Amino acid sequence: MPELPEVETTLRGLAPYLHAQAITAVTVRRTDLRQPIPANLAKSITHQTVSSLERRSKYMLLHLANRQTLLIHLGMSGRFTTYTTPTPPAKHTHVILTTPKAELHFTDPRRFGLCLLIPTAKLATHPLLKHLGPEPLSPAFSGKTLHTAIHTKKTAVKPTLMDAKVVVGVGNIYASESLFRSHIHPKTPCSNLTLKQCEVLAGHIRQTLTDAITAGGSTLRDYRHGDGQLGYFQHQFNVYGRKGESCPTCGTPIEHAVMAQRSTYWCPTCQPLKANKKAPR
DNA sequence: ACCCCGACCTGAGGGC
DNA sequence: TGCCCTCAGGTCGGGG
Repeated sequence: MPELPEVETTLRGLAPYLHAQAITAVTVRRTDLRQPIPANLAKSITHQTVSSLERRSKYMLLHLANRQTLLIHLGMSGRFTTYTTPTPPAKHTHVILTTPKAELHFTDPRRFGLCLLIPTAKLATHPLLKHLGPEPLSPAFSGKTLHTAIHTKKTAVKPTLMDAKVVVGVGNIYASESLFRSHIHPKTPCSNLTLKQCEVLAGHIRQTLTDAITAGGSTLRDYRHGDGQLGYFQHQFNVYGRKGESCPTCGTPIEHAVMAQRSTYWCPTCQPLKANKKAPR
């Protein structure tokens, strides 16, 4: 469900209920997520104060006053729902954090998500985080860094954009959308992309993610914000999920293929696949 | 060292 | 109504 904009939107929605708040109670209803929820979680974080909240890649990091960090990943189907009055858990609600302001229910039907506790000082070297590439919205990511990271690769650009070592936070939807805006065919070999194209692409990745955050993320299936509000960016999809529909730019039917086992969409007119590598210069 | 693929899960939706 | 199949926004570890 969530790519970077949805995680960012979720975290911003949680902040008013968590920042500088004490966790007064913790309920763990089921521990077998992608990795087990630690058995001592409730004991370790109850009565702790959330000193700050941070997003790294698609991980939400709740830094606690006791120098531990609660790391949460929403996987494919995870979400947080905020209630200001006590509310019975839903079927797949695995963790409930209670603060003086609200109950925060972490729900994840497919259980691809994570809820771990890590010493804050060890975050940078944690196996889940240490190999992550640059944040797409930070100055560490640019056309130049993108070109450097991928120009020797012969693989197709689309699945490469979803490689967290290249850039984090770009999932299946926004990979297709960014390539459409950049007029780059998803099957273009990375080694065929010029520095100029990488600059255009990096700019559109940044802009697409920023636009999605502004729109409150995308609402697919049952994703919604903690307060129940819907995101609206899905109405701005140009190609994702629109196989056979008209390209909003030129009217050509949108094409679809599975690449690296993920659905991929593009406009064959706006995103022509160039057979030959451009002459280096 | 790289890349691809299956696996991890449940639920929704379409076809029959 | 209901069964069965396919598909879904992420990530990791193993095998080629």
